[in-house]
Amino acid sequence: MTALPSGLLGVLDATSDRAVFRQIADQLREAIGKGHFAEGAKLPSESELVGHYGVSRMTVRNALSVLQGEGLVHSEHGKGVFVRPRPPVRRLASDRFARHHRDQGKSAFTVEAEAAGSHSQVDNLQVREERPSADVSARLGSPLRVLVRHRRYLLDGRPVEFATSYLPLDIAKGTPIAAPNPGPGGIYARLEELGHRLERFEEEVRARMPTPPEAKTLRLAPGVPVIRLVRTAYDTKGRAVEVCDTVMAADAYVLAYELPAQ
Amino acid sequence: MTALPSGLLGVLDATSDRAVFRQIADQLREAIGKGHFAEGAKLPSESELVGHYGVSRMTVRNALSVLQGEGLVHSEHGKGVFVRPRPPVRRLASDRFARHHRDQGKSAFTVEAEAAGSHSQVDNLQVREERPSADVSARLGSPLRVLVRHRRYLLDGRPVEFATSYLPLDIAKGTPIAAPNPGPGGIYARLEELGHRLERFEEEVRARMPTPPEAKTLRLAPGVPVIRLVRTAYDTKGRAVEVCDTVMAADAYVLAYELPAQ
DNA sequence: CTCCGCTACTCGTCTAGACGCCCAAAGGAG
DNA sequence: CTCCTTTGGGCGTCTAGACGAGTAGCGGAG
Repeated sequence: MTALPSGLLGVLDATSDRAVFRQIADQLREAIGKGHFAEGAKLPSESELVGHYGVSRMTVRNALSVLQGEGLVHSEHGKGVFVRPRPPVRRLASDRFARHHRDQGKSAFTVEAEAAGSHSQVDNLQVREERPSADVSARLGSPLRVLVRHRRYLLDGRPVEFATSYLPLDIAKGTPIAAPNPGPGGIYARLEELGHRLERFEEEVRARMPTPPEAKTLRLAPGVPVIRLVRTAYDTKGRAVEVCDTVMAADAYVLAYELPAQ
Repeated sequence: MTALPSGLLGVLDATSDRAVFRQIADQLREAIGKGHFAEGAKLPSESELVGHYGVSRMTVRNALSVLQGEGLVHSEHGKGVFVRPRPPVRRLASDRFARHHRDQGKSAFTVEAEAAGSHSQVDNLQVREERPSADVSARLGSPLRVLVRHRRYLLDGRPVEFATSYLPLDIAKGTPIAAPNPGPGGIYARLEELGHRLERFEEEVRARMPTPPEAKTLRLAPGVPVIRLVRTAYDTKGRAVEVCDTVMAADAYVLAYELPAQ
């Protein structure tokens, strides 16, 4: 319970209607915003804040939990509370599935990662067959059964997204698509080899807080939402040949799209 | 502190490593997921949960705050804790700025809302001139000054997004674009009348937790992220003529994009 | 010098209680 | 019957303390 280094933090306004823990959170937020605590820097410990403000520890913890919920800070057991660093973001361009990106040896994720000088990894790969959910079924034109491909992507050791692909079984069964590693260019290259020349993709983007299993899979800090991206691929005959349901750590991505004005 | 209506909630596992408040949160989450508490339904009161589980009130509140952070429930002072209803989502199609949508009397937002049978409103309109930020300046080709248009959109009385547009002053000054109401078709229609025929848009999509002012402006419940959409409009000469920075309530939107496979 | 254990500090969890304000319903005054 | 007050239940805030567990550094044993 040492004294605070300096006058970075002010005093409480006893006459204010604003709850004490909110005032403390406000002051910390402002100090972080002003750069008094840099990214990754350690905030004063709970004891120090208790001493500085003359409040009980639960009040301080309440203030810190507000900032945690905003995604501004994260705590590490036994070490302290730190300003959450902004991780490098991966920019997903809308032409990332263009054919010329595919005519190479590797998957889109790997190519992009290596171009950015990052190390990429894919794990937790599962391939199975099942009956589609109502939503997937509707998007794929009501196939009886679908091939399901599930995998998780890591960038420099950090999990950043996981994705589940669904393909009608009559298209995918007995092809390399049903293999754990579908080969160079990924399943879109295989689909084209199988005569399903791709014409367009539809993508739906949502954002929400992660479920506990999602937070665990992506090792998400509190206060980090996920982006859910559902992509449907259509071939030149207008048939939906794949649905890909992706959950991404929102702090790791920015999605870029290009729209014609028509 | 009456008894709980039935066996919807189980008992605690004293041998588990999992913290008591997490176990309580788990049980409530599961009960909600199973539909035992419908959307909008009231959860057992804190007192009831204290009585049911035999723990202190802070532990129960801790459990409820977990669910609140996940966006599953929200509390109302003096009334109770309720399962957060999923509001109707507005689907933004990628052709929403197509010219044929614009050749009407109203703004895109209004047209869409009325088509869906909703009541739309625009408020908090501000128009001013200022020096652009570094980011806006880079996107717009380093104009000295920009026209700034700021407004908030409401759907059936609920604020769902607010947006700030930036236009180079040499384009917008002295035109209807600088007026509070730019007229039918919005500023894109005015830009085209001024000879800036629009060719394409670039959109960048991010998601994060709201800042406190954003949460206030959009009246966001805890646990609801925002989608930030930055759109740049280019004319046929390749010049960036507008940047629009939008913050949307993530629970009110799904963004739809169509990508050609090329 | 190296390794290990102690210790101080950190956050995590939980208790038991207090007071305040908000809300809704019951009940009395008019 | 209407209106207002009362009252109980609900969440919001805060206190003071306890114990547990992870971390890191110091210092002594070997």
